[in-house]
Order: sequence, then structure tokens, then C-alpha cells
Amino acid sequence: MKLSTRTRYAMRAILELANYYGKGPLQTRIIAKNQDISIKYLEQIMSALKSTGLVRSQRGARGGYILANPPEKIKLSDVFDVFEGPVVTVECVANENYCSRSENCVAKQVWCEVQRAVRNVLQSTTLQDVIDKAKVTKSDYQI
Amino acid sequence: MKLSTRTRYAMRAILELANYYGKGPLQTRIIAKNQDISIKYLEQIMSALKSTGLVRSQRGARGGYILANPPEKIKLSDVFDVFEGPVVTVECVANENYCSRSENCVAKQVWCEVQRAVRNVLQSTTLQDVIDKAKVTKSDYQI
DNA sequence: TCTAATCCTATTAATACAATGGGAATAGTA
DNA sequence: TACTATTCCCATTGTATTAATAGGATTAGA
Repeated sequence: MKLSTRTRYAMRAILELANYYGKGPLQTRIIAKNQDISIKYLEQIMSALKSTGLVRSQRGARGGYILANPPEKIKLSDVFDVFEGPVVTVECVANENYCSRSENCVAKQVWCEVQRAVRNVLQSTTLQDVIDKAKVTKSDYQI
Repeated sequence: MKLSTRTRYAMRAILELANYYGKGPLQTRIIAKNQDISIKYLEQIMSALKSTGLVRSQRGARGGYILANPPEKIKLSDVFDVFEGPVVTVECVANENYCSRSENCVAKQVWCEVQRAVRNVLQSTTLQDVIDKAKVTKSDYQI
């Protein structure tokens, strides 16, 4: 069970946007440089973030991306779900009809609990929370 | 972030063994039938479980697999780790040298917390716990 | 008009996953 | 001993996903 790099990159990219919030649009080029990510790959990721409404874009020169909402309104789960989907562990947890055992399956209950634990962390943390933490630990430049 | 079927199958298979504990070896054939898993695929999975020491095998006629330890001594994380490895979220959480940002990276801290949440569930639950739960909810046959 | 940006679509190499299949080795049993 | 049921071992394969890379169209500011 490993996160895709898309999710990792998306999280780091949107944290950059959160950190830049209020200062206008931030370019993919800058984010890519700060985070050591291929520009072209990041473009695709930003595009996906945009299509889910998490960020807004400004085309043309001096364009870039801006968070669609203030950092304290965006939960980590919002970002996570863009690429990892609502399914964290197994299909049957999200889709009742996936397996006939579903109703009484103990294994499913296990995965449900794991999924709940993950979602609990991601839903209870906002981008702002992470930014604040970064400032306290003096590691904001390493977002 | 989805579990591999190997992990799902392994969990269901070892829960069958746990439920059968004390009654001698249980055959792959039986488990495969009970759980609707391809025998050949399950063979590979059982072999992996064996090589990590979670189960023991008895070859030849009337052979099969037995838990290497009583169900209350085996944690779900033991099974989980066979196929999902120690890495639940991102490489850098387990391997400090994976990324130069590691030391101050806030994104990493996020994934660390998620990982901790997952491991907390899996490490605090034993096979016996699951069996007991199954009996209470009368769904033991659906393990 | 130039430039810098997003946007859109296609392609690709590598990898992992989820099996499937054949047959050797082993052990109980009649 | 012969038979049978099992684990064990190894090879192959189809499919899907990932992680990019690439080219160029569109847009907007200076």
C-alpha cells in the first residue's frame, strides 16, 4: 500500500499554493522547481486539481494557479481523494454490491476500521494546519 | 491507495486458519473453496506466509497449513506486512535517506501520521480478536 | 507582436498485479 | 509397494497502472 507519486506531488504542490495564498497566482514552473517535479507531469496534476475545483487557474502571461478556497477551508482528504479516490483499502468498503459476502464479512470490518483511521487523519487536518506546523518547526521552505 | 488482492486473500486465508486452529492442518483446497480464491494463486500466497514464518506446512496427503502461533499471538500487521511491506504511505517514512528533504519536510509528517493511524489499528488487533468479533456477530462462516 | 503561461491530447517505457499452468517432491494409507 | 493428496517450485502471460515525456494549441498580459 503505497501512495502514487501523483498524490505526493499534488499534496506538495497544493501546500505551495497554500503557502502563497493571497499573493496572486503561482506558476507551475515555480512549483516544479521548488519541489523538483517535472513541469509537464505537474501540469497534468494541476489540471486534475483544477477539474475537481480545488484550485483555479489564470491563463496567459503572469498566470498560474490559486487555491479556490482559503487554506483553512481545504482538508487534506480533499487533495487525497483526487487521485486516491474514496477507496482507501478495499472496494467493498465503498461499494456494498461489490461482493456478496459484504454484509457479514469480518475481513471487511477490519479494512473498514483501517479506512476510518486514515480518513480521520486526513479529514481533520487542513492545509492551514500544515502550514502553521511548518512555521513552528521552521521548515516552511521545505513544504 | 488500494490493497492488493494478495493482501486481502492472505488476510481471509489466515483468518480461516485461525478459526480452524487446534484441529490440525487445513488444506489450500478447502480455503480456496470457502473463500472463492483460485487454488493456484492461493498456493503462492500461502507459500509467502510460510516463508515469513506466520504459518507452518505439512506436506503430503492429509497435509495443509497451520498457524505457527496461536491466533491471539498474531497481529493483523504481521499479515499485512507480508505483502504491503512496512511502507504504508510513502518511501521516505520508512527510509530516511530516500529524499534529501526528509528532515524538515512537512508533507512527510502528514504521511507519517497517516501511516501511524493505519499501523495503530493493525498492530492492536489479533486474529483472535477478529474471530471473537465474528462469533459475536454470528458471521464466523463469512470470515 | 512577443512572451509566458495554461490547456489538451497522444505516446511510451517500466512496473506490478493477478492470475494460470506444469510438474517435482513428499507423505500418509490401503 | 502403489496410489493419492498434498505442498512446493518455477515459468509464463495478459492486463492495467504509473510516471513520465512530448508537441503543439490557446490565452492573456506587456
